[in-house]
Amino acid sequence: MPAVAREVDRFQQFLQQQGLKLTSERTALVREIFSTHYHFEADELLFKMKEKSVKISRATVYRTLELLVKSGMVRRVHLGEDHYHYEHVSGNSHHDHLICTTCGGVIEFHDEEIERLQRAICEKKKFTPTFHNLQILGVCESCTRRGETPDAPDRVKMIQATRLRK
Amino acid sequence: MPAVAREVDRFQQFLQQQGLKLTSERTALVREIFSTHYHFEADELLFKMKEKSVKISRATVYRTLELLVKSGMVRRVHLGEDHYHYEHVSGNSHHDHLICTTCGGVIEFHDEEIERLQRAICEKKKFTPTFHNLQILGVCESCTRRGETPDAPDRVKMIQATRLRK
DNA sequence: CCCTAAACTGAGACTCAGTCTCAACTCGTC
DNA sequence: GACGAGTTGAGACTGAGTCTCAGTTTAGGG
Repeated sequence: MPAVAREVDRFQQFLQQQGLKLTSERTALVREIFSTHYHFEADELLFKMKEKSVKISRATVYRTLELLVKSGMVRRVHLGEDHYHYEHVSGNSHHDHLICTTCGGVIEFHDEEIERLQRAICEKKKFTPTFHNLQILGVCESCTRRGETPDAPDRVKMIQATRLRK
Repeated sequence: MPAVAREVDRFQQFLQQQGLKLTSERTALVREIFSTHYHFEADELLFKMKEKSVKISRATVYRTLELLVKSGMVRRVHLGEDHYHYEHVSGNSHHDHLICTTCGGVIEFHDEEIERLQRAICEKKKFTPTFHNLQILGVCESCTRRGETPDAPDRVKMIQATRLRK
């Protein structure tokens, strides 16, 4: 899997620059993150590693995520109304999110015109932007078709059931 | 202060509709919220009530905030990268936020063109939006002038020092 | 190839926002 | 004024995330 190896390399380079070390734990985490797609939570990651019998502590997971965020390889996002989610930033550049409050699904989008207007506003307010975050909450196409009402807790419960602490 | 009284009234009406009761605690909280401006945290509110020697428990503060959110009088927002913040929705309609990562200041803005583009995207993706949330993080004008670098922890520490638990 | 300093790790204690429980206490309606 | 539904406070609890510290690993100079 050359794509994943390239990411490990990228991280390695970042670490070296900072005088930090590439450990087996960090490698394993980067591999896991970049071989799955889209968004994940810290606890999910912890759980997956445990599933694979790779022993990595909660602290290390959080520490590694912090480093990945610093390196720009991973982004921290608020999806919906909860704790943090993370998403990896491989080739795929900036995008924003449509979040379905029924099924929890996430649709990414990018609109250069919106970006441009945001820059214009910052200029007008003499504000120097470093990052932004646009989420639109609502109901996705397939949930609308199934006549779902917003706020179905099913998926949330499912996720919680698979979560394993300690 | 007729404006605040009007808000209490509005809440009263909402409660009645739901078969709920207006208590002295709820009145006190609504008064506090609508007499201060802009954004606040749940703990801040708790602390302010304690300062005024109005005895209201943590649980009641959270419960009342939930009701206010349901009634549409208060909105829950993510400002920066932390826990929840709340803002009241009196006359002032929807807006988004520029958040200064140096001083913690918040500038509100509204741009109808951005709103329109968002609706267009939802339509294209057949997504039914219910709410959205746009934050732009960066450095505000006065912090830029003071040559501040992002991420000054001063204000955060200050807030934490004034916070009082239990 | 080995040594060493600096960096890293895991276990678990800790924090902090937010939720839950339950007995005691209102509110508002009859 | 009495009653039942709704509300409250105290404090236990939860869950995400952070911190600590003793023991372990890495990298790179010799």
